[in-house]
Amino acid sequence: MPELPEVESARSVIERAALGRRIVEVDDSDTYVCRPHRPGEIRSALTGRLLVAAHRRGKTLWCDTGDNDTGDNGAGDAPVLGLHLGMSGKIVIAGADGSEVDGGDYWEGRRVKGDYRWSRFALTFDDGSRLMLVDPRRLGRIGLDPEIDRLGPDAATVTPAAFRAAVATGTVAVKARLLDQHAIAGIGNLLADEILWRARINPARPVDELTPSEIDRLLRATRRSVAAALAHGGVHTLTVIPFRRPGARCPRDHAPMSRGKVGGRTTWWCSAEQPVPAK
DNA sequence: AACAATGTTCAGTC
DNA sequence: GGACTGAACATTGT
Repeated sequence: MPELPEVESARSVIERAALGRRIVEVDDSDTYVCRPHRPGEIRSALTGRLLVAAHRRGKTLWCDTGDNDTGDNGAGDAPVLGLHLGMSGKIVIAGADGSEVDGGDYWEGRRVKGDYRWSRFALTFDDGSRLMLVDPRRLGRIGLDPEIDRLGPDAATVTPAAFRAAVATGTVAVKARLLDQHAIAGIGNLLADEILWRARINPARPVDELTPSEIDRLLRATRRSVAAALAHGGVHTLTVIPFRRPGARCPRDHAPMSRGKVGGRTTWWCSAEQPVPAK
């Protein structure tokens, strides 16, 4: 589910429904999701504190914590809670009575409201409300003090210079580079297909063979795709995503959609508009 | 029933 | 070091 737009939705859920209350209980018992922390480590660090801010870079979320009594507002050595939604994670806030207060507007998908069977991590606040990571596949990750510096610039705000620098090194396939979170942060498998389709560039093209004008198209397509997904409710609302299926035809020119594997992920592209260049 | 799935990391190879 | 592959994680939907 989550790529940059969905993670931004999760960030906003935390911001509007979980800041400013005291943490009275922490369930960090899932040793896989909370790795490499030992059970109780995250609980010890967070119990008694407040979430004071929710941030995002790429697909990584983190919350600053503070303490009303000491006036510590998340500066200095205050513990920072890192959250990653993995492939199937979702941030959900439940009220004191267990009813779902906020699960975000994006990717409601198949999940039924109030279904917390797959809660893998939870904070309980002093008013009885809870913040949960609901994650059936358990590929999400929770930890203290995440290393956000290792991520590339956020795809929603990357500058043209930084984008060109990130794309134009090495020889990897352009889609693999778009998916590289250390190069540019936030683009996932679906967003990458949409961006390359909009830019009319074959996903397998080596980055060192892209012309300056192609890199410009790629940048414009990235900005527009990310902005559209943020504005319209997630990556599923993008144009070419519904046509990533057998037998589909390109919504622009009706040529057959092709399928392959690039960067280790299933990749769809327009057979006519995104040709593999003849060598 | 087999297969793929919006992600990341690690081990192994060339 | 860079690029590539496969495995691992656990469950669901087609």
